[in-house]
Amino acid sequence: MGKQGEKMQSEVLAVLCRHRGPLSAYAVLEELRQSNPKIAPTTIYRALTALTERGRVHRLESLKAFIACQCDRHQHASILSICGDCGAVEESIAPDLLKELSGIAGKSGFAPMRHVIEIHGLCVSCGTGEGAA
Amino acid sequence: MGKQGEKMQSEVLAVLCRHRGPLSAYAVLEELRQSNPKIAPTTIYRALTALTERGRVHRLESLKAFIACQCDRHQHASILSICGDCGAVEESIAPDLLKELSGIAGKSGFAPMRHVIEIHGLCVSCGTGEGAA
DNA sequence: TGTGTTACGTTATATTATAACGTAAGAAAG
DNA sequence: CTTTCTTACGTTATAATATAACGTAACACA
Repeated sequence: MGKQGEKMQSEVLAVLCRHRGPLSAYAVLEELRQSNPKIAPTTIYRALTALTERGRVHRLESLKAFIACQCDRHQHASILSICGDCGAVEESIAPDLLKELSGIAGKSGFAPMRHVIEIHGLCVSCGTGEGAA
Repeated sequence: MGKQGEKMQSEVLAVLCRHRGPLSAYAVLEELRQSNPKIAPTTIYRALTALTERGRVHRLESLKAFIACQCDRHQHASILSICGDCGAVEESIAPDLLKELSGIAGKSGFAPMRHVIEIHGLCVSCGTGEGAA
């Protein structure tokens, strides 16, 4: 590490970590603009792309949002459970299941490279009949 | 069936079926505008939403695109394999795997309602070293 | 200190998606 | 058949998300 681009990436990551939930790229932008008003979307997207490639951040495709990786040192293919009520996101890992999934997709010769697995539903707090949040 | 909204939905579905691959909402719009220049994005999105709810169309979240459901009479939770080279999308169903997935997400009390499973990789034609386009 | 690479700043624009509101078409009841 | 209700549509406008292009500055490495 210590390469170029570290600074912006760590600032973006810090913002995502402070909020414990998903943020849109523009929400991150807003926040960083408070200390540096000149930042442009491009810069944020660059940092987010790099962080995503490094596995430090996940992109929630179905929400158009980003969240800091909740697992230590996890590189690929997490399962993201998204509460439709309070917005909480929980991350799970299941290597066996990923293998199965790859097997199913691969049965016709398909070679999997990246998995997007997002589950929308209700978290335990919201599902029991109480509005949490 | 036979309810209101059928016509627009069937036109949109027809477009998606003609192309065998994913199309953006605006691509569908372009195409339908050739016969009816006055159509607006709103209309297309309305139809796409309805079709998606009815399970006739899948939204590829990670591509911001839509594709006609390839299975007969399939309502929910397909596995979509997306070739990053030629763009082909193949649909699989694996109820067992979905149950497992729900189980994993649900281990902390999460109640799954909708699954988004998209696998990016290379299809058999593109993976063997030949550009199949 | 020179040289190459990489991310950044900046500007502009493309792409995707929704809000709001009046209207017209179709369904259901009388 | 006509009234009434619902629902999707047309229309306008705009919001939200994302990328292109290009010059520059910072850093790495020799």
